[in-house]
Amino acid sequence: MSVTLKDVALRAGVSRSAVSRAFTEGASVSAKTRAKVERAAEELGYQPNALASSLTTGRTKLIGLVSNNFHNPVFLEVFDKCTRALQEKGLRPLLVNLTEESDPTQAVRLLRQYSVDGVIVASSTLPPGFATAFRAAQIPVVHTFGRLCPSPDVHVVGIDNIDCGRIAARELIRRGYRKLGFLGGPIDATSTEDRCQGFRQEVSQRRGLTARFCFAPAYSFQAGRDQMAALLSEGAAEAYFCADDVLSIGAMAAIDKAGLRVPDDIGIIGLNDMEMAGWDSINLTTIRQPVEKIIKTSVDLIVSLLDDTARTPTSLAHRCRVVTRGTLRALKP
Amino acid sequence: MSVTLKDVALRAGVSRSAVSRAFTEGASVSAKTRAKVERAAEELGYQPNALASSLTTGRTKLIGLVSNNFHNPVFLEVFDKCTRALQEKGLRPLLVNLTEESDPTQAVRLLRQYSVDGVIVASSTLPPGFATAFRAAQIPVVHTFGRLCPSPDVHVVGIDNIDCGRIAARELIRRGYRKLGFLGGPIDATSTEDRCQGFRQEVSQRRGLTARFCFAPAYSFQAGRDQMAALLSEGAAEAYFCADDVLSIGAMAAIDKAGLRVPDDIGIIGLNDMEMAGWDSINLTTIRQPVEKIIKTSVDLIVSLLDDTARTPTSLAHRCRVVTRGTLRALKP
DNA sequence: CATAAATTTGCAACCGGTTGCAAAAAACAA
DNA sequence: TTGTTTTTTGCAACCGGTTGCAAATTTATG
Repeated sequence: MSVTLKDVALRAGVSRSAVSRAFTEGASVSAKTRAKVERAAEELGYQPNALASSLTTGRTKLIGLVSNNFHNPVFLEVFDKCTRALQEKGLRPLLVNLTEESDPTQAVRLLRQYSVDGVIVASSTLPPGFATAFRAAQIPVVHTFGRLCPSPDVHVVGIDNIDCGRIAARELIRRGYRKLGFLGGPIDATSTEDRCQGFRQEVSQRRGLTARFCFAPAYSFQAGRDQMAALLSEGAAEAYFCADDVLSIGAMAAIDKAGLRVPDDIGIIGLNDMEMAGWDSINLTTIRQPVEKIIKTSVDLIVSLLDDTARTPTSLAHRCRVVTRGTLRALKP
Repeated sequence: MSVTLKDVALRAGVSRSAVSRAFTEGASVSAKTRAKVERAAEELGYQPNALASSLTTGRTKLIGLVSNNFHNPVFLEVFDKCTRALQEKGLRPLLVNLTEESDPTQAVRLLRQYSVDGVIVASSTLPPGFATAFRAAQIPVVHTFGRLCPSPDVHVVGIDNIDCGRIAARELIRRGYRKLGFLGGPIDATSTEDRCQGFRQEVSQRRGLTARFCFAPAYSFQAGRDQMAALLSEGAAEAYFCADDVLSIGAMAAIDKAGLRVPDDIGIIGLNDMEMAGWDSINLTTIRQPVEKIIKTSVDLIVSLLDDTARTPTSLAHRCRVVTRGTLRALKP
């Protein structure tokens, strides 16, 4: 069927080891042998079998890319950045779609069967125990967009969601809003919990403010719209921190439908700054999460973990900042 | 390090073959041995190594998922559907991001090294020769969203883009537009070529119509906006068929910015019907491409190709239909 | 109960590579 | 030239599984 080491060896008139060495960086081969081998390989169209070699080297160069979020457009950016960063390092992403699955057992088993060298768990909604399961199975793992924590069980790269909650609250307050609202995603998502907590903290430190909290079942357009529709019918706040851009867009749709206007009647600030937040028809004021940097850090980290498996887990937080567009009212002069 | 077949065999007091057979569907093992093996495996936490077994079985259950489109939100749906469909069949997607790469050689080499069982090329902009390169390398391949053709070189699953062009033209004409425009993506993308051709054909069959054609450098918001801005400055048509939803949204942004309104001043019909086309703030009339079905067909096809490599390539076209929303003017009563 | 047929089992070779080790070849020194 | 050191090479064992085959066991038959 396919051309193997043996075929090349035969054709080049050398041993199998010689061929193997000719294809191994820094191995001991004379220039002459290498030339012979390369010639024969060329003629036969030989490609070394990465999986066979992984058997002895213990490295597959496969990295599990695990996510449960295939609906939020920001994750397309994540996949794009992530696959490219991995490819640049000579690693191959094995994609695992966790939709409708929150138990790590399956995923761990699967990725162990394929002997992945490491795993990137990209999700802000999975519980911390998820990534931990990989570590328990001796697989290097980075939890990207996970919850920060001073001494985490696994490496975490992401943003300080609590701080984002505070930033959002401050931004709303700064613009003179007094009746505030928080519209989160799934109530048990770590990112929503933290953003909520920070928001609440900041609000409770000031006087004369009210804040109400509610949660949508998903970080999705529909969920945001439905939730906001419900809020409007029971009397809404002056401005909302929606814990995600897509959620914000959904919320704005409901506001529009109710005959109200953003930002004149209700202010909105989102989180993520995905590409379409900047589209003219959306023009969302939001908190920018530096996705590119986060991914780059994650990939660099997983690469370094391949050689140094035992490294003590750390949390790496990236700064977020407000991107001002058109969904909050202007500052009082 | 990790638990192997030998360890289990030792513990269960049977031969390695017995263990292998206990883990192989339909192999010849007695219930008693199987029980012993399963017990031992359980106790040791044994997982068979899929890659090692692939060496002898010749099957890795890896499927290359190749795309060059990590910017169009519709592809998030594609990746979601595709990974899920593959997972359901017990296959694992190995993701290859082709951005900034249009030469198949690299990708073919990579996927050959990893002995993928098959490849799904998901792109409407790659030239047909791309998928062909996999076939030439003896790898079963399906070109999803590729160009249809009566007797193609590789299996193609997608839509009849020429027909979509006609459908779009008919829809515009039906609504009384007479000065028509076509706004395509990259001029050398097969999908754009075909949509353009169909549109042109349909227009040329009628009297009293004019049509102008132009092309954006990418299927992206920016490209659509810039292109439409240019069109507006030189006098635009009454209605446009934008060969993609994101392109449409960009075009609408430009129209809005110019102080014109959709559909009152200019009509727009897109193509894809990605999720956000239905969002209230966008509300795009568009031609729906049945992504879910297309993916399902593609995966089923690649699965069947695994057993029957030599099957003659076919084109499978899925029907598209207009989804009427708010970006074309009402029908004349 | 003996014997034939069917089932289960282990041996050993193999899948496509890598690698430690000792022998062979080449390069260097005297 | 010979002896020594360095480099290159092939052998053979191994990575973690699978599988054809013959032997061993179990089950069925008379």
